[in-house]
Amino acid sequence: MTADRRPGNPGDGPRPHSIRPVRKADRFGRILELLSQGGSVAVGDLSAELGVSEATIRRDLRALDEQRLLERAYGGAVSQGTAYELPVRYRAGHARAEKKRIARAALERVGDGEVVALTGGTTTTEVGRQLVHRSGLSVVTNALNIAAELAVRPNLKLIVTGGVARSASYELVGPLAESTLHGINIDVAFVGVDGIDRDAGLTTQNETEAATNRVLIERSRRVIVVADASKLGRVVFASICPVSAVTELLTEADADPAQVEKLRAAGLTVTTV
Amino acid sequence: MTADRRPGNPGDGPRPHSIRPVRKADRFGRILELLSQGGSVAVGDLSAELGVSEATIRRDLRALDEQRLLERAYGGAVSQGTAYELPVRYRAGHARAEKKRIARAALERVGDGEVVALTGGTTTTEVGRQLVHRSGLSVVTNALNIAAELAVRPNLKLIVTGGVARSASYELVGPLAESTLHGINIDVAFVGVDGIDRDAGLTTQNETEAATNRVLIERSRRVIVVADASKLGRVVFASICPVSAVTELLTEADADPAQVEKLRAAGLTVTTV
DNA sequence: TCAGGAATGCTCGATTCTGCGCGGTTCCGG
DNA sequence: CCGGAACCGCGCAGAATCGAGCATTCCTGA
Repeated sequence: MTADRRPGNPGDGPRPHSIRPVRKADRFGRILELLSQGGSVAVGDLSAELGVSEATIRRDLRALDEQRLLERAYGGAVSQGTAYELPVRYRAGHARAEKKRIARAALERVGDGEVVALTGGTTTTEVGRQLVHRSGLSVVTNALNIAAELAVRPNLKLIVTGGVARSASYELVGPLAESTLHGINIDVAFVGVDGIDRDAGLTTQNETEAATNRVLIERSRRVIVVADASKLGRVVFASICPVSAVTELLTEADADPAQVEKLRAAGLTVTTV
Repeated sequence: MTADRRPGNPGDGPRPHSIRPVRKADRFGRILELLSQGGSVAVGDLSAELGVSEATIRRDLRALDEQRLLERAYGGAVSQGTAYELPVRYRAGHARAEKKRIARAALERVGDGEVVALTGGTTTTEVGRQLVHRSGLSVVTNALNIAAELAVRPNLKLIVTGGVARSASYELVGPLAESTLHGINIDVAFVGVDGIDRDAGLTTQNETEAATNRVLIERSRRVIVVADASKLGRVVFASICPVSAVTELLTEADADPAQVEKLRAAGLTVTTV
């Protein structure tokens, strides 16, 4: 099977066939992603999945092991830390057209010179990327990945909350984050959630994250939830706040009409883009 | 030959198709757009896509890398924040080996389970990279770049101070940062400075940064300054604290002996590596 | 019209990545 | 306890990629 070095097998990864990924740099991300999903990976499987020889996979695993990003095991590797829930990881590189549309709509809700807050999440990250096209804004965030992206932009003021970093979501949470937020007044907050439901309100996987997001919402005059269609009607572990605390919901055009109607009936403004 | 001012080659170029080359200003935007779609881009594909040579693409990528808008990788580039250290920075040049030696010496000054603080700076960033080889540590930092690198490490606890981000140095500073630090007790702080002098003490270019670093030092039981040889005897604008507040100075072996002697005479422990 | 600077393409030696084979090590069933 | 099979690390060689220097082309302003 040495001849077939193409990764494109029927039914394998969701490869956008427009641009070929950078071989080595991309493999590292894929390996870590697969690892966070399954908890362990095998050399043979990675070789088949990524279309490179097993020798190369071993070299990759050794490099990642030296960086303490995984732990080498006979025949493959196992995940290093114990904490893994949702591999939010960088797969946001998919920057789907939907999220971008939502982000652009979000931009229209921001007035000149306002103080904007962003929680963690792939959709809010996209909102952050769009914000760089505006000037004179202040951006408050507890998401490290958003902060890192916006730090280089001199045209907006970036305020980062303190706190303990959660490696799964890149969010800064905990009492330190909340006390930072207490000294801040926010005009409009864009909130990413794992679920929004008429009765259960906004929910997310982690209870500490929920508490921090709750404080952020309390400090904001307007609260806009950005969520793709899969989040509507969904309820997960930790409760953030009821929908009555939300000003508006921005979601995709192909969201379930029944769910949209339920939320509207509860008095929430729902906009689909 | 005034009539034939046609400099362009109508079609004799070695180009496969009649693609109009994309000029420089547009290329940057296109590259970043493709990067945001796929998470990574290859030099060869960009060359074909934009109708310019690979050499030009490499020059573009280097420029974008210097602006921190992407990260260069072998064979192409990946979007910022997703690189895993391995592609060694050539930006730091030869100085990196020196910084690495200092960082390794710094590692020996950290006990198991201690709370370590890092201010901003290239040397402290290198210390942060070395810290991942230890487990059970807590790391406090006000440097966004360090936080972003350590956020993916599950083997240590990362605490980020709040504050306003300075785009020049990636540091979080201001009253928010200082109030975050007031709730924290630090075992050992590694401090990067722009100058250290027997009489003027520790100095840095920005006064807000100096104030924040001063608070961080006050909260630390041990204070270790990490600085390359060029910083010794140097005095810049903003004062952080006197040398009496410092536990130890870690610097290069080829530091000016006269400066080292002056600092030692003032009672400071100076170690060269 | 002309000159100079910026941008681009090309060549070349050096570096990095990758696949393959070899010998040693680890795992597993009997 | 033992033998086969799978797995590992290492070194080598070919291929891909890189950075730098130089020639050519394009652009701008005097």
